Amino acid sequence: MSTSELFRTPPRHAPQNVEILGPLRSGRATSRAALAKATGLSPSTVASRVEDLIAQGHIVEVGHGESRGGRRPRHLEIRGDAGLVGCIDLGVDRATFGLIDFAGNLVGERHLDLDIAAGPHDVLSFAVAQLVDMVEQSDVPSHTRLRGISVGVPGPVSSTTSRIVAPSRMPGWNGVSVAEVVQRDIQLPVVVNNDANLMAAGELLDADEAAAFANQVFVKVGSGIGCGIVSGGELYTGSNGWAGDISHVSVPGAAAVPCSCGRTGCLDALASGNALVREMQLAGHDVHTVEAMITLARDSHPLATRLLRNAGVMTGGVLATIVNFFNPDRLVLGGVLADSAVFVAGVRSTLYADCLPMATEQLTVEVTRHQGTGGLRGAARMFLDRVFSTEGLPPLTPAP
Amino acid sequence: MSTSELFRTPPRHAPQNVEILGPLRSGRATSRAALAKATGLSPSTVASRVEDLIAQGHIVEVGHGESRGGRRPRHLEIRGDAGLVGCIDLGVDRATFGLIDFAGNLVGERHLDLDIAAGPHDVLSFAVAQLVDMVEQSDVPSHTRLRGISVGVPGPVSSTTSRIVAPSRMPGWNGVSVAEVVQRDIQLPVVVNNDANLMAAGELLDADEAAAFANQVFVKVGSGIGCGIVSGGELYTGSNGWAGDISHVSVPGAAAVPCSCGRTGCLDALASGNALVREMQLAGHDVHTVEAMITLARDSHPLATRLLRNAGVMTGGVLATIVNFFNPDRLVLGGVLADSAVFVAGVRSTLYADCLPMATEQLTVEVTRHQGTGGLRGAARMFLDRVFSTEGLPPLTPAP
DNA sequence: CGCAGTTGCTCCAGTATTGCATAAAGTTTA
DNA sequence: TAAACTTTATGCAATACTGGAGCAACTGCG
Repeated sequence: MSTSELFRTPPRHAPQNVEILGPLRSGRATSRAALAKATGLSPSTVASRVEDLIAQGHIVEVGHGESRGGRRPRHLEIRGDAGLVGCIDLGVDRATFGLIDFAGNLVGERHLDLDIAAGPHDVLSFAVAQLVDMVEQSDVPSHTRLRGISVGVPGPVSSTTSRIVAPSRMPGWNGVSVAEVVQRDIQLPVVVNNDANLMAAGELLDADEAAAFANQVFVKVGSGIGCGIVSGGELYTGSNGWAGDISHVSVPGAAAVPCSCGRTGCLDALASGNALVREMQLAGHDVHTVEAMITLARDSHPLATRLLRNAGVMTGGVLATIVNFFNPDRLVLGGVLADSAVFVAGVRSTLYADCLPMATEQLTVEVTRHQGTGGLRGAARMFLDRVFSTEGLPPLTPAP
Repeated sequence: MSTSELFRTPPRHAPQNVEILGPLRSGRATSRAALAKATGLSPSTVASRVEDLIAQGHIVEVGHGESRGGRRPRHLEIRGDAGLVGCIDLGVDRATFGLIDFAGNLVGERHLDLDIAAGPHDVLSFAVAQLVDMVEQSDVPSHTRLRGISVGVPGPVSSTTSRIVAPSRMPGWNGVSVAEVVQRDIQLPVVVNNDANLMAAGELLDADEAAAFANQVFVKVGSGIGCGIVSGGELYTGSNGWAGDISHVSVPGAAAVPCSCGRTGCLDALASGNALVREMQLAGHDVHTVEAMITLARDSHPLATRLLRNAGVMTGGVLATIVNFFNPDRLVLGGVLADSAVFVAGVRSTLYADCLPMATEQLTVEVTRHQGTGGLRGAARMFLDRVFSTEGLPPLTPAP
């Protein structure tokens, strides 16, 4: 069964309710007037759409906001109990599961170890079982059901077929349609995206009005290296879906470490968490995770510190090219290595050294504020945006 | 006087006539039905807008097209005699001038030597005088007047202020508003863009329907190196306007040649036309232009060939990172060096060697089809798109 | 307290767009 | 040659959006 069958095909020019619900969900707007400003729609249009959404039971009016010198705004909220999105953020050796309600609240969260090499069927069956269990264990109202599943995977996802293509870290997953596999276990709409793309989308959620239309590059450095691009406030995935691949850029002047792609000296083979841990092991240190290594560096372990800093420098060097080319106004660092101050300092110093001054003048370089849950939040956003891009879900019962 | 004063400020939600005129001007559509397909608008909407545009005198119906198994399409054309755009493509030591009518036809063209270091006032006064002279000399109908001026410059143009910022090849132009300077000589609307961006826009003009929404990277390698980005069929200029700057990317393993930006080993300092000519001179060859060097390489001159090939390899190496990151479906090479088969081969070989196979699988790498006039055509497009983004110009006299 | 000023929301006439039904004008097939 | 089909264009009722007028509700000032 294809994914699209579980999504309603909407009328061509129906109101794009995501325009209203998006700012509401992210808290970027909480009243009709604020929505009009945030969306650029006229106050009349906003009023009319809000009225419809209230009638359908998606939005409720809850009291008033503060006056800013005039009439107080009537506070609007998405009804969280309208449904749940099951979010799965798959890593290579671990996974994060989350339940996010239609208002965007994370109402449940689990972090578990998991070997992605066990293959699509085992991994996804386990994941779905986790989500179902989480719904049963949760204390959401009984009518708040799971309405769909959003999956992030550590590999390239084709934008045309939604299949995973040539994933270097996911043996056995090449050509797999995650939606098809999941839908053998549970009959729900499924969306799939690359994990770095989801984190990039998640990063936009609590951005203010201006940043919501920003050009942004999100770099995830964990066991591997990934990158999500936001152009004009929307996720940019390129012509085929694998835009943002910076793993296999050659690092100038680096050692010829062999890479999974068949070449040597790729950024991923030199600066990823996996690469660093292996370097530590080669030097005789009994380290098995990046986290352990970062802890060592915090305690000023010389080799760990040097490796992390160097990884930051190499990553920053690649990002300098990207920043010159893409001219973003925001660069966000995520993934485990973003927790390492040494790594981040390495990125920053190289970036400012190698970029044109004009390119970095307006650029902010930050560490993500949602370590751990950014991917889940982005996953929910992608699902909900798709579902509500029109009136994809049936009208709900009116608010109590 | 600011540019905007010479552009009409349009009503907020008027029909975007550029949607109709764009495909018509580029020849991507020539009938109502084709326009509906190209724009995604409904047939009724297209019919209504076309009717308006005919009434305003912008479009004429001229006979019929070929039947494709049904009723023959009624052929639509833009009235070329509605006006002229004066296009100026400034280079460092030469300039190209063009007159392009509102139908997109190049009705006049001049190539002249010119030293950009003479400064904004002298250069632009000369340029405007050329355009005025070209109009007088041309045999367009007397009512076909110059309606605006579109300028391309070999340096970064701020997207917020339209001023030239920190141009390394344009001494005396820093902070200059080209529109202001031009408007001292002639009272017409003026738009300014970076030259590589204009060439990228020009490359889209005769693209087919699919390619018109493509993600495309245009690389201009002439005396300097520039790059224009097209995302989803629209010019992408980044947050500040200088997206696409690849001149100052460090080339791995290259000589530490000093660059105008203050660093060493930049692509521009190694692979640009200027750099190559200087290398030839250092080796004792009496060569003063890139063109001469390309001619030598065609005759198998060893050093010229080696330098050109090497420049291609270095450029291709940088572009590999860009292609992995941006995942375009089209990469177009322009500028003088694109005339050199050796250079192009160098780019291609490195690109296919250094990119991920998935990134190049669907990628086409081409040489521009409009050497010389691509910038002019792009300049006209940018001007006309802006003017007709609504009914910016007054209704014309009805067609004769 | 009254009144001006501000902010939030609603009502309404006018315009833009759409889907569908229909007509127009061809080609192909039997 | 008639019937069936294709493609192109138009007419019309329904829907969506907008700007602006006007109402509602609140603040602050004299």
